[in-house]
Amino acid sequence: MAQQLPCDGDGNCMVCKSKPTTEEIINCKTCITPWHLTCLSGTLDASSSPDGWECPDCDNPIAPTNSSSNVRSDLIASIRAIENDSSLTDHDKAIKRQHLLSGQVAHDSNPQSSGHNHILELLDQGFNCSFCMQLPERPVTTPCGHNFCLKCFQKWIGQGKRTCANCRHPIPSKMASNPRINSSLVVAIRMAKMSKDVGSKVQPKVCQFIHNQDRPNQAYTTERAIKSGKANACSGKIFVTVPPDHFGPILAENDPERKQGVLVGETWVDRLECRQWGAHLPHVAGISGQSEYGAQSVALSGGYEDDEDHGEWFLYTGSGGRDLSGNKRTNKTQSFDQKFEKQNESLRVSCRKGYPVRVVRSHKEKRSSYAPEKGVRYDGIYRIEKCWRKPGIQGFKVCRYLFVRCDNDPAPWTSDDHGDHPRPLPDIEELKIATDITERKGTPCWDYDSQGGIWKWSKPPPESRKQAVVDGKGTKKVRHPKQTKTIRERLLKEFSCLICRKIMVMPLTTPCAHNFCKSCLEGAFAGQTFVRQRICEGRRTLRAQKNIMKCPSCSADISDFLQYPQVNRELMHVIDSLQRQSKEIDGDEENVDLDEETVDAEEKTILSAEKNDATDGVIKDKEVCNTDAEIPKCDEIGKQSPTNTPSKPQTQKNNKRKKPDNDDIISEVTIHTDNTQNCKRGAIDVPEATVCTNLQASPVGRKLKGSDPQKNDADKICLSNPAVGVQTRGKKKKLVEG
DNA sequence: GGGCCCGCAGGG
DNA sequence: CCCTGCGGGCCC
Repeated sequence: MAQQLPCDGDGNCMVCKSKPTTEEIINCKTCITPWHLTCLSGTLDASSSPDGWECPDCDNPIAPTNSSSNVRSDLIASIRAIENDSSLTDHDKAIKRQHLLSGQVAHDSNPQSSGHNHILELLDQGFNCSFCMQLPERPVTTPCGHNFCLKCFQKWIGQGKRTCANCRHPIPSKMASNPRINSSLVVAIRMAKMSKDVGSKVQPKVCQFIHNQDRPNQAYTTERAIKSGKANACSGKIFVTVPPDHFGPILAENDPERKQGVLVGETWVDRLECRQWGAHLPHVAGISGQSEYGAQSVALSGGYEDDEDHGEWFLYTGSGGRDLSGNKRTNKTQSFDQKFEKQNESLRVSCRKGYPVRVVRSHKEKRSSYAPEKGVRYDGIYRIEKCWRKPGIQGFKVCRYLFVRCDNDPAPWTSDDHGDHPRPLPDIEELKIATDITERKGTPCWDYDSQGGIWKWSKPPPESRKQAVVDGKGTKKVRHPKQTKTIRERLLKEFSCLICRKIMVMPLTTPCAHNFCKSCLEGAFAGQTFVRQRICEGRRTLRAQKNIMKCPSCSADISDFLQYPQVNRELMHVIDSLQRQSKEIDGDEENVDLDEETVDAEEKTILSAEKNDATDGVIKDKEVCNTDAEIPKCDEIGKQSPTNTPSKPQTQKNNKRKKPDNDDIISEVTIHTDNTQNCKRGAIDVPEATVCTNLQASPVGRKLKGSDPQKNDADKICLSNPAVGVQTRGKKKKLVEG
């Protein structure tokens, strides 16, 4: 069998040496190590499970697995089906494979898999120490970002091993001899455990959001739904990509599932299934519409006895006028007059504008010959030609609408092979006693094109005010177990980056077990150049030197770590999950706070950077050269006082040194923040080309006043005052707590 | 088949 | 956040 190796710290496959794209990478569910899918194909079958994939290193035959062989063979079959699908490009295949293996399709039909469930998954999968397969006890984190129990780690080291058990990256000797417990991870595990406990105890009451793609294919699939009834289930996945306020037919282009659109005559078992195909979204209400905007669809379900159905045209009754007190959803008895407001008004808007209105008929309409025997059927597009009010059968005034069919396809009850032609309006007897009559003035937006012989938009359809429901978007609230409200507070307390003091984004754990945001730590050293050099003095060659970069928290040398800093993925996932959970529970207010805080902090960083420039009395260049590389302590970063600014004296001192030959430099690495991997916070953005060598002038625009870059020494460190880019996180959807 | 219940979604 | 609402399951 071919050699099995993961990707290295730079993301390069250690087998084929290439750098796989994101789609080509699969992460081990246990150790989170990235592996190149292409180089792994031989092991996928054997070790795939719906819960995630386990790499050859972690795949332990003794380890318990909760996946049934059936599901496993399903997965294998699915992978093969993807591979054999000639209609897919390699890229599409890669995406599908990745989705499949990451459990995003089919196998996870639980619609409530969000929030704390992510943490449960982490606890159940990716968090375990790869030695004992348990949650890490006294966790230690390697520079490559993998977590182990202290004891397991020490045992491993005791066996003489000096590489990471997961990714085979070298373990620094200092860490081998004195591994530090990662206290943030301890807290993360504890909080995740707490979250697990709380989640299992408390009654469902709080609204969280679930994504459309996480919803069930059918609305009757959750345990709770089965228990309490389909009507009480959350609705299923929306299969079409039209926005909820879409007018007119649902076309093939909005039907990624079947690529045919919603066809006239299509029938669903009930309103919930009808909703899934976008024909009529409300699952109780008969009118889908917005009073200022128009109505998109109506359902004929026999809810109002005044309805009068003639197939190609019908008289529809507005909603309201009924007493729904006492937890009722419907009530056959009218108790007051209907008015042209809310949904009734939306129908009047559609009447005035001549918008196309989708019509569905339900089997529950017993008095109509045109209603289907079973289920709910899409009957096509109608237009509202007139509306008015009149006293209803029960004596109270009702809103009335004359719907006339205008669809390009024949109605389900005709044997015609063509759709509707414009027809004269029927003679409506009740108009004689009608009040508040509204008739359309001007040409309707949806009209018959006699040249083309089809119904179509004669004017552009109204612009949607909502977002289409597509994968990853279209979130709906759903009830979830209540959690404590202290999560965010604890997150801030326990998972603050030691530099920016905010909840860490893409946390890095240094070998000295301190945690920082990737961007903050890289930003702190941005532009600094690792220079290893030999200095030739006459015939003597001094030994290679390198710069020392100190941990902002404890001053330990982390220069080696900084060359290949690895994000602590487990920690990151838990923080992300807890944050998401906290936001979902605590609501939008805190998101706003966070956003403002973030912006504030970033602005402060910029201001303080500018202030530093000014207070030094000279316009310092973007880089300040300093041989001894005195890295400011964490709380000094971003607000350095002039006195501890690594600067002039040292620069002068440096300038006294002999300028070495360019050839003397044998290696140099510039720290820069990687924009592609950068966290959402994006606190500090450093141009990649911020390299400063002895012979190069300042990399950033402004000139160093009073100093000549040419005079700088080779082994200096260029402390860049980086170009600062501020990027705020996008506003989150508003969350509502029930 | 009618009464009752109540989750859910969406408008405002 | 409150109100509305042409559902759907269950019980009688």
